[in-house]
Amino acid sequence: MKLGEPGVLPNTWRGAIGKAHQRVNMVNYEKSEEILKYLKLNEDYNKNFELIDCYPGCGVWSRALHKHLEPKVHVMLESFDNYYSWNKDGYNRDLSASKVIQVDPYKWKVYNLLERYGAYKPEHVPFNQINKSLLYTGQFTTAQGGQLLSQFITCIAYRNWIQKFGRIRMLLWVRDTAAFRAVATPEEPSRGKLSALVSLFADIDVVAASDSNDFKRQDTKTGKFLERIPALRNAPIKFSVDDTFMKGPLVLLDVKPKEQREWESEISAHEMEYVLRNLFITPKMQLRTSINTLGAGAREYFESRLGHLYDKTTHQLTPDEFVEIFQEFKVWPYKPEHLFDLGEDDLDSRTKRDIIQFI
Amino acid sequence: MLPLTATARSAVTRGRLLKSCRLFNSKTSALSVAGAYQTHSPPMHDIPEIIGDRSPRVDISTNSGKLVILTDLFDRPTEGDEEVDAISSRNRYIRNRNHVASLMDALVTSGHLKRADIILPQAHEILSPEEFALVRNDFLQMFVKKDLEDHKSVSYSINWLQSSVDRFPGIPLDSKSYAIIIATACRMPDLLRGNEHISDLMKQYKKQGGLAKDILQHVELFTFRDARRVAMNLDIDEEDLPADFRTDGSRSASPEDAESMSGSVTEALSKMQQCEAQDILNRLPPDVFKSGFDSLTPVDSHGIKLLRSALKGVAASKRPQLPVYASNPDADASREDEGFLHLEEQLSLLPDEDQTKYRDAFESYNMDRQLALETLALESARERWKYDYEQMHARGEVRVKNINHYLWEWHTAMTEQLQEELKRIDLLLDYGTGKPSKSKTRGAPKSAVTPSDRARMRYGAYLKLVDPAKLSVITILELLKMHSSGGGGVTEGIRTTRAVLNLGRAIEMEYNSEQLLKSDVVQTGFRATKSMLHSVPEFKRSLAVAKRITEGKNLSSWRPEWPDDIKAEIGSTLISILMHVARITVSAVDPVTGQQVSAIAPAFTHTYQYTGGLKLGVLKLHRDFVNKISREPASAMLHPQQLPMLVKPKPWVGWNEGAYYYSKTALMRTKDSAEQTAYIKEACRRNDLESVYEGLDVLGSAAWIINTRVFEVLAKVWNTGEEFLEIPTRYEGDINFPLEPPKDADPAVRRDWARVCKLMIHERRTSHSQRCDVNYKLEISRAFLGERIFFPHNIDFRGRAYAIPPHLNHLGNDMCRGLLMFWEGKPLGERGLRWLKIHLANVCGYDKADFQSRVQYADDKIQEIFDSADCPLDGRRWWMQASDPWQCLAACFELADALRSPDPYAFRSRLPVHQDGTCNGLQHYAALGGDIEGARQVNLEPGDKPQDIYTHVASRVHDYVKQDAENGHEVAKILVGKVSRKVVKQSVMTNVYGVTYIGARAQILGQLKDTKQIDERDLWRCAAYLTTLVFKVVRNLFNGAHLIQDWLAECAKRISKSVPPTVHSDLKPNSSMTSVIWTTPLGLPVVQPYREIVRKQVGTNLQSVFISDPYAIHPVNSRKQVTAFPPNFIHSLDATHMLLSALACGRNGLTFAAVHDSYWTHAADIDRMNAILRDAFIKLHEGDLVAKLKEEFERRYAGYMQFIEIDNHSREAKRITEWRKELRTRLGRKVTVRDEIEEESNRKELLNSNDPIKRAEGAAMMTPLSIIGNTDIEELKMKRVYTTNGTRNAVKSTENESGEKTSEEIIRETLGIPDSVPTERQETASINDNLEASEETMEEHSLDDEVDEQETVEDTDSTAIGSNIKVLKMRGLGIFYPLTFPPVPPKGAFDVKTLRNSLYFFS
DNA sequence: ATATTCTCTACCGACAATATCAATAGATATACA
DNA sequence: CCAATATCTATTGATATAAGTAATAGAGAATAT
Repeated sequence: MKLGEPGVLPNTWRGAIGKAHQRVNMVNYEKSEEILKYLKLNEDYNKNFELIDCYPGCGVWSRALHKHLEPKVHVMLESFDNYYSWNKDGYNRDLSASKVIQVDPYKWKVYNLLERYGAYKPEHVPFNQINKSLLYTGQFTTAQGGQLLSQFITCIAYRNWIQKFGRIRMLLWVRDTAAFRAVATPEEPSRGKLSALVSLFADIDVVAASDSNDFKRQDTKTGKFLERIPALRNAPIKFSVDDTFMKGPLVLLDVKPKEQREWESEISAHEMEYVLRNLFITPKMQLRTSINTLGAGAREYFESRLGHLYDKTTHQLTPDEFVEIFQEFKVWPYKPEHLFDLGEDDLDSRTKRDIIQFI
Repeated sequence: MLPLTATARSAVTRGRLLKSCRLFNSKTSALSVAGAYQTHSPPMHDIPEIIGDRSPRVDISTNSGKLVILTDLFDRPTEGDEEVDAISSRNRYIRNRNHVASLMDALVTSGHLKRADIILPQAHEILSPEEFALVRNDFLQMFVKKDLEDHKSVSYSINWLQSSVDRFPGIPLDSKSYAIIIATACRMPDLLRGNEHISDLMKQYKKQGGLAKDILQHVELFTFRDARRVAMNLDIDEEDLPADFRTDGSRSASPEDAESMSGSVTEALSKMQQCEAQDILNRLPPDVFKSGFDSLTPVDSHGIKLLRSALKGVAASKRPQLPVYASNPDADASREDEGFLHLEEQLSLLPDEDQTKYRDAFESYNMDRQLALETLALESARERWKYDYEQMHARGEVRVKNINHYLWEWHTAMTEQLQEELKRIDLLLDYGTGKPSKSKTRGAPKSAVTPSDRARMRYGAYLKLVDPAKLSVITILELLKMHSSGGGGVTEGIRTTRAVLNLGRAIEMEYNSEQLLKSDVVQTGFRATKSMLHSVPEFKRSLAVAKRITEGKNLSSWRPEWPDDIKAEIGSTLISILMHVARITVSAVDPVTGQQVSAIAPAFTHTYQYTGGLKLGVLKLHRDFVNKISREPASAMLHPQQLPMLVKPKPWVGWNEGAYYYSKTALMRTKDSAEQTAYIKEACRRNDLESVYEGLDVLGSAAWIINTRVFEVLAKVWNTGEEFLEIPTRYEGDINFPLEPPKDADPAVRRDWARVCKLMIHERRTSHSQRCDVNYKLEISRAFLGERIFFPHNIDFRGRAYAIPPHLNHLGNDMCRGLLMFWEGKPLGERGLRWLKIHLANVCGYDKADFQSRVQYADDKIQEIFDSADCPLDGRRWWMQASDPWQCLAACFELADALRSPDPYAFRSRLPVHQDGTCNGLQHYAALGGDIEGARQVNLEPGDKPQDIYTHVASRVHDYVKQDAENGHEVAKILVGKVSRKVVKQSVMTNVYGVTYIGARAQILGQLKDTKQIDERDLWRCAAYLTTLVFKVVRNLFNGAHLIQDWLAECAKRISKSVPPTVHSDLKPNSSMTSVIWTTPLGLPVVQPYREIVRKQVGTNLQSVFISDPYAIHPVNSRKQVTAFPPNFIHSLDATHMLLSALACGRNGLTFAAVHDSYWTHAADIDRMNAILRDAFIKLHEGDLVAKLKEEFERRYAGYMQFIEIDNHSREAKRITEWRKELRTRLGRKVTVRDEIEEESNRKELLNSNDPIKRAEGAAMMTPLSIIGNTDIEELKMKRVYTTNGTRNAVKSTENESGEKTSEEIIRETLGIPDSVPTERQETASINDNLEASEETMEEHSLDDEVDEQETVEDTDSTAIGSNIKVLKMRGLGIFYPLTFPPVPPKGAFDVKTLRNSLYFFS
């Protein structure tokens, strides 16, 4: 059974989908199996684990995953009506130990509730090993996918959200536009704050990606990163647009959180975010210059401590070097009184009052 | 040459002010957008005389044939672009005429002639021949001066001149070019060579066809003696000499005199001016104090002292101020502060002669001080810093530096650094180019010129125009000012863009002021000459010079505005230098050792913020310094530009002539819109704005004084540092943030924590800003205590008047208003006392009752009033509960004084008493529409007591609510009894401004929330429901107003989507260039500036900034044009009303001040003012303004084409479609808008031709218009089709979770968990718990209500007006059709004259 | 040419995103110690 | 002196950036089909 062909999913969906129409879905079952085989997931995850499966959408990936690994709990979170019933009462109705819940996995609160009500009950596993009792996957293929990816990575840094249970591996379907930011290494053109954070806290692999040739001829910009970014271009597994519903560029990322290192306990992720955010504003400037955005007098103060890095640009800094900077920043007596980014504060008086009351 | 403007001014005595101003005549420069305007002359509307027999006629007829219509605005940019392209130079940073002209000016003025010479060819290409001739002469003048200095000869100049003819073909040397060199040749030490040069040049000039006498016409260049010499040398007849150089027998100038005049006229005259100043100094005090005004002495006559003490500069006799305000100034100071006022009061006891003498002396004295204030304030600030610095060092207190100490350090360091910078710039400008350097590599040499050096070559010349020390002071003051006045939308710090541009602008202003001052020297010199050299011919000559220079100034020294990118570069350079040198000592706790450590840190930091994912550059001031600022008084941080004035502002005479004497101020605050500027200049040129000028002059001539007692109370309160009324607490130390949640806390928790923290920062920052603001206000008040001050005014683009000095003026908040009262006192009289009481009631918020009750109110509260007046802070503090507490306090003082004086009626009251329009916007609408019901609601119709529209709307809304509630409407039930005036007020008010349903609902929601009477979960529905009701009620009540509003909007829509008859560039189909323009009854052209903003990045020292090119004209933002037009039109009317009233008040001798729709005068004059303002309103509205507006539109947009859609099934539409196809094949390409319009204009041309063949040809021609022919266009137009129920939302919004169920519901359901709430809920104990809990309960509730809502909403159609009737829009065939306007809505029966008897119209 | 989606939501006083890179056009020196 | 070219620079236009979407509803403009 192959979805995406006319008739399998009613065409009327297109008009009725609303925002969900942006969601690109993997709908080739065989391809999904191929990917799963390549990942050799069954070595780590066999039956005795729980699967959180966001935006199953057409449900093909979910089905393949389920069949391949047979999780003891398979929670599908699907907010969109049609997709929801498609999975619940249709295509995936027969999956054992599965629940399709019509909630939006975009919302943090959902996870709290799911945990509270025991939809999944993962073990807490120490941070020296991957937590194999829980696997997280989802098709975050709307424009917000990038945001979610970014936040998921941040969650690894904080070890909060589902990452509080241990190092939870995540298989994330995202668009090329989201993927390419996450996979860059130092000195690569797309190196930025996100990829720096990724390289500090996770091992990330591009498992599969759309074939860039499918997007070449279009004059639109869609999918051009598939071509431009080597990591995507050289993905181990390629698939065609015809393998997707809503025909868009798609990338599967395999995110494995790194083990917890000693320095993590000293440094607040809040500080790391601050440092990264500010340094990456001028990625091509030498640290000598860019470090000044960290606060008044930063250059002079850090000269003696980080001077050996001053000739490097932010763009060139390696994870270890970032850690070095974090550590020095941590003990800087003159750091700014707060590290918040005050942008986007159109707080009107009402909200203000509410929050003030709350304090 | 135009006749002098402003000569026909009214009887307002301006004495010498006026005289001097006439010299500043406004001339539209030849370079402004050429005014190819059309003048039609429809019948004049005969407007009867306005107000009072003393009033000369004021023409308020809009359409009396004097519309300013500029049609060629759009041509220029196109041409300009082509020119720029033609230059094809790598140095293309010279982009436009403004740029090249200002750059030339800068280079020439700063003496970098070599560089200027390099730029000159580009100027030649970009500028018009006239412009270039001016620029070249400026260059020449400096060149020849240098030539003479360096070589004692002018031969280089002559060579240059010769070559110039070849270099710049098409631009012949004019008489001035020759005059410049000849005049200089006269000063060559080698007289013989000089004479040779002179005759050579003369010959050459004659060969060119010039007349010798033309050369001598440039009297400003020649001294008397030189002119004679030239004349003699060349055998010029006496008769051919300009009158100024003729010897007509009275010549008695000694050679010494003449000698003293040689050299630059300016220098000589400036010498004289000094003489005069000295003379004044010597002469003045005895004159002034003759009649025993000894108490004047402490404020000496040398303006600077006042300035210093005023700005807290050095007063040698005074000890440095403690860092707090002396809340009770010592007796001496107090006497000094009040000095002028007491004197003024006692003046009446003196003989007339002495009074006049005193007054003259006082004016003259203040004039001097005004000069000092405007020109020396920067030095004064610097002196103050220095003084503090030295004092601290003398006392050895250098451990804790105060602000001024730092500022002095920064200043000295910065000045030094700047000098380095300027040296480098000198080198670059003089040798940076044309010096080939060698290199081994192929290609261009790796020159030593770095990118930053290249930047220096761009902005360097500008930087050199102002003294480094001044640059530094301005930089510091400007940054501090911006820091305290909120950084432009950023919570912390200042937007870099704003900072660099403002600073650049400040430097430019300073330069312009200096230049102005230089030319003014000539004028003052003229005055001196007058008194000193009566019989000398030199005097006559100098008169001519002064006249020539001042008149010519506008022409010859076209001092073009510096381009924004230059401003940005200058600003950023200065800021980077300051950032580099400005350091402070900071201390902190080392997080490792726990020790207190301290270090030197930069005071300013450059960082970035992300807003919505976009970067935003921000400059931050170190928090330790910020704390200092909020602790110490603003003392020497006062920005000296645009302070209140000590003398009556210079009367307005031109678009940038008026207000301050020594700096240019724009009449209109334009929004970087070339169009606006062009129109205002043109209107000024045509003397259309006399009435506007005069109105503003009246506002500016209101003399004010600081209310000392209010000031004292305020100062006392301020010093406590505690919260008081709107003054927030003084915070110090770090913000006490809530504890950061544990690392593994939920992201939502973390987000909420961050929000709370950010909010606290925001709060802190806001209160700091507010305190700074109060600080500035206090400081200005303090500086001007006891002084007679004036607020010069200018207008916004709609004509509304604003006081120019920021911070403290009567348009400010309650506190500002409380601090100010009129300088002049007027005996109250019986009516005055009554009005005073009413005023008191008004400021207490008791303003909705009839007058008698308000008087009664004041009488009833008399004990409280006395108590407040006697012990404002230690008593019962009754005044603090007033709605305008500070003004209430002032009123208490005044009333108490009056009542306690022996004869209250004779009490000279200074308190301004207000008369406010009751919902002024609606008043105008009602008058426009002749809307009887509306007129009654806003007190246009006489009544026993004031109508309060807000209360009325509230009660009508409430009626509906009750009715609906009875019918079982659930939401209505909730709201019964809760619809207060306050809830609806804002929305009713903003309705005039075209608030949308969404906006109004948000307002009502906020108000409802404030009442706290309504459950959170119901708020939204209630607000939505109420909003529809309010809209309904308001629309019913002011139906006439809304018809007009709609009509205005429709006109704006058509205009903003229309295209002019001649389209010069291919437009994108949907972009039009036409903005809505109209003329107010006073002749002010109003141009709506809303256009698409196009900004570019410009690199600067700090960062790249994003700025727009103000000279580019972009497509209009038609949406904004439409939505803003109705309110803007109404505001242009209320502005007119105000200015008319001001005019009349001025002419009737009343002191008049206004805050848009609140008119102020002395209590005693309120009755007269009331009559005047009513008359003015009647006169304004007597004609049918809407009809006139339509007429104007029809004339202004005659020939414009509008884009309309016609029914595409019509016969005409089909034919047009075919015609277009045809045209397409004919042209062989796509048909553009331009093609079609060209076709049409071709047809018109043919039709209008005299040649019958052509006419026939035209008649035979087919265009869409000919196809439509006489068919009624209204018939063809697409009709709006109304259908019930839009299908639009039916499909939408399925992405949401099904129904309104909460996530929790769904999860429980899906997981099959029973509804019983599990007990393990407390597991996440953190700050989040509360939040989450409340969120959940909210959702549960909304779930409960859901069923009800669906039912009720469905079947209550009584309120849902039109909500399920949707306009179904169908696309028609778009064609261009001559722009027409809909018929004006019929006018109602209300006669505006009846308001003459309406007591509460303004009250 | 028609349908869908995107945007914006009250006026004025009081305008503002930035870093980096690729492509391109224009200028200028080149062959010596 | 010229021509050709290599190299350098300024200018312009494109693109990415951060990271909760708390809600509401209707018109008009922009963009996609």
